[in-house]
Amino acid sequence: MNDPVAGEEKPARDDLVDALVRTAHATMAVLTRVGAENDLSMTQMRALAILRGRRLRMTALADYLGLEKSTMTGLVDRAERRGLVARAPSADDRRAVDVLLTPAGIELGEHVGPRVAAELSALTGRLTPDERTAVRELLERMLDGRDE
Amino acid sequence: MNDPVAGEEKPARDDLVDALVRTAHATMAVLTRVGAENDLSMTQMRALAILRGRRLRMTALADYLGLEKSTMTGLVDRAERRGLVARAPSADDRRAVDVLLTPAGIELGEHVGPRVAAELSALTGRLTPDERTAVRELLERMLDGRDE
DNA sequence: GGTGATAGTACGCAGTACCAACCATAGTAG
DNA sequence: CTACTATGGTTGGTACTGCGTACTATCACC
Repeated sequence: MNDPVAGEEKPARDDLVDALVRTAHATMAVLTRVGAENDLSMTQMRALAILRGRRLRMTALADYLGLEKSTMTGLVDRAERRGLVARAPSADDRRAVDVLLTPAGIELGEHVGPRVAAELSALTGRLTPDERTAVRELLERMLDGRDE
Repeated sequence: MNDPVAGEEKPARDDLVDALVRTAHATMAVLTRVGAENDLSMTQMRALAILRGRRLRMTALADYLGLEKSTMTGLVDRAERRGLVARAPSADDRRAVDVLLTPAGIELGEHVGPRVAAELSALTGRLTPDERTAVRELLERMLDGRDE
């Protein structure tokens, strides 16, 4: 990665949409960078976060990630090869496979989380506590309004 | 992409960081989806946006995108093959290659932009005009605080 | 006019993600 | 209890992304 935070086009277009897209890019750049420092792709990081404290079937994990189940096979394969997750047969369905974090996976997840938070503070640190609360609430309102 | 808006982990962690990451994912999901509808990856979409109205060298474009120049070759190759951009020799440096949008590229860019805005309105639509202004300003303050 | 820097490209590698096809098991109908 | 259909995962093939390491052509300078 060259300069992960580069690439701001359309300097001063009107809308909220623009701010949203630029924020998303900046945030993703941070995630990508922190991930790369730990040899994790963003998808892998998400999977680690999602698997925190639970055990999910391949399909369920695919749904959370918004990916095809066929994509999961490779993703879990690689993570398993690295010792971050493990596959286990599901109790109630012999076709199904559960995925769960190994101790190494848990540890890495617990290392990466705070790193992301710390790096993102570089962005959020410019705001006052009140403003931080305000953005958070507004963003959450936006997110909650989604799925109809 | 299956369900581009899925994947919300850590339901109610404390921080702004969380809201930021979730917003980024949701936004990126929209971008990815709209891009896919037009056979554009997110990187290609960004490139189209960056090239709007200007003509950039490979290296300059790489810097904007935060990518290695070796990555650009393939990216521009594919876009060129699709007739979206063209390469042209640079006026003042015979080593350099300028990249610019073709009419088709311009047209596609002008089609995709509004589509993105429309789709993202599904997110922002939940806010009142005042709130929209507030988030925009706060996000912009965060973004401006970056590069030291 | 030689030397080191810079602009792009070529090539090989690994990862991501898709689709279509495929087994195995489940669930349901008859 | 068999037959049919649906579901869970994997396999194999394709395309794209992005990196690092060469390599060529040009530039800039002294």
